[in-house]
Amino acid sequence: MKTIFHIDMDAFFVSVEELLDPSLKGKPVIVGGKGTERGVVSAASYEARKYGIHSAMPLRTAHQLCPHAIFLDGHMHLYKEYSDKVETVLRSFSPLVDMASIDEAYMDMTGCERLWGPPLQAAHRLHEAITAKTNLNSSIGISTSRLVSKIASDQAKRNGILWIVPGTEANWLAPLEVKRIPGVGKVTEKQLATIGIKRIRDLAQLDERFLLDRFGKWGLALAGKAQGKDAGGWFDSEIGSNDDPKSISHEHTFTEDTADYKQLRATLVRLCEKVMKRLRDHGFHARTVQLKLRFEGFETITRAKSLGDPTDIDRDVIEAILNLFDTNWPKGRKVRLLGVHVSQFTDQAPQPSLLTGEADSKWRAALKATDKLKDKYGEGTLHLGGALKGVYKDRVHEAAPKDPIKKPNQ
DNA sequence: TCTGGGGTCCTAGGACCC
DNA sequence: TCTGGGGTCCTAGGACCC
Repeated sequence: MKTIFHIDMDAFFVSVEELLDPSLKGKPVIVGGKGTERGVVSAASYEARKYGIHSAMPLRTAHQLCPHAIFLDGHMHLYKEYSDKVETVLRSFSPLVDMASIDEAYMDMTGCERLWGPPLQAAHRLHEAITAKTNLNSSIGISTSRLVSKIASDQAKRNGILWIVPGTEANWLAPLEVKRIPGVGKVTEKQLATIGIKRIRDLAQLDERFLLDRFGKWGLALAGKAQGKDAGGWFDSEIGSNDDPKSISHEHTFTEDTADYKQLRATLVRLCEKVMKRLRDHGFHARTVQLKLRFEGFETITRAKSLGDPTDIDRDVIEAILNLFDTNWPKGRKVRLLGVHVSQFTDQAPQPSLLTGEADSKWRAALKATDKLKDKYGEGTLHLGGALKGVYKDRVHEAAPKDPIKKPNQ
């Protein structure tokens, strides 16, 4: 039998902002951007939540609900620093730690009794250690599975600890709403509601066969979850096993929708560079490149291309992305968002080709140098502009429409 | 009042192969 | 001149999480 902790930081982004500026305490604070901007709420203080504001809500909606709220852009690098601090504390208690996101983690505390005492005592010590090192509040759920611990930490808020004694999991889950189960969102909740399933108890009473027929593989996992088991998918993986990313992406939503061909292409190049820098930091090569296009009105398409050989060179991905863009962008149509996504990673380079081998090594040398500078002086200040021009000049001219911006009177 | 950015996993159809 | 069955890869889309 395992002992699993789920640690969840309380109102994480907002709490870090309060450390920076204590005068924010007790006020409605929203991190995500200004109340007049495009975007959504990343985090809301408990005071702001009283107005019905929650994360993922459009900023403008939040502004309507609470015009006097304090809207902040946020400091992502700082949140990451605090997240690292928390991780360090966790690792001093057990080596088996999974950071599930910037503000939550799973820990396998099985067999740690001799060191830290029984589960509840260990959790109290951990909780105190986190507070001591970060001055931040957190909540901890304890049980024999990731799933139950996660739900428990949610119920433990704020700044609390909740232990679900082994053997009582199903009973404890029974009265809770099905949407408490991670993975059950709006759609599944509605589907379940139509067949009269509202609480986890209802779900637990269903026949596995029925769930399998109705919801496929996911239905079967759901049946297990209703009993408090880490059935299927990510929850089933061992804590501390492998946290290599399976995809890397960057996207950008324009302040105003645009059909400016040059601006769109320049944005794609920039996104590719950011993606590839991170890919190289991992020492990976990617085989599949995906473009995301969101048009005015929010209609969204994705178009992917698998390369012959995996690559870690900007040039290859930029070329593939610009190609996808040229063949999928209806000239003149306004674009809201562009995204670049790479996946299908391998950690070793393909055999250098006779044709491109020399050019590749030159690129690699150049990228190594710019990566170093980016590490030192930060992203965004530096691009292989000159080199890019040389390589893409012809293509840009050949592919550029004669009149990239359509004007009504022309 | 329109709807960010970074991810994961699953499904489903078609290509292609044996 | 009608049409199998299994396996894998590729692509597009969607649900969901923080």
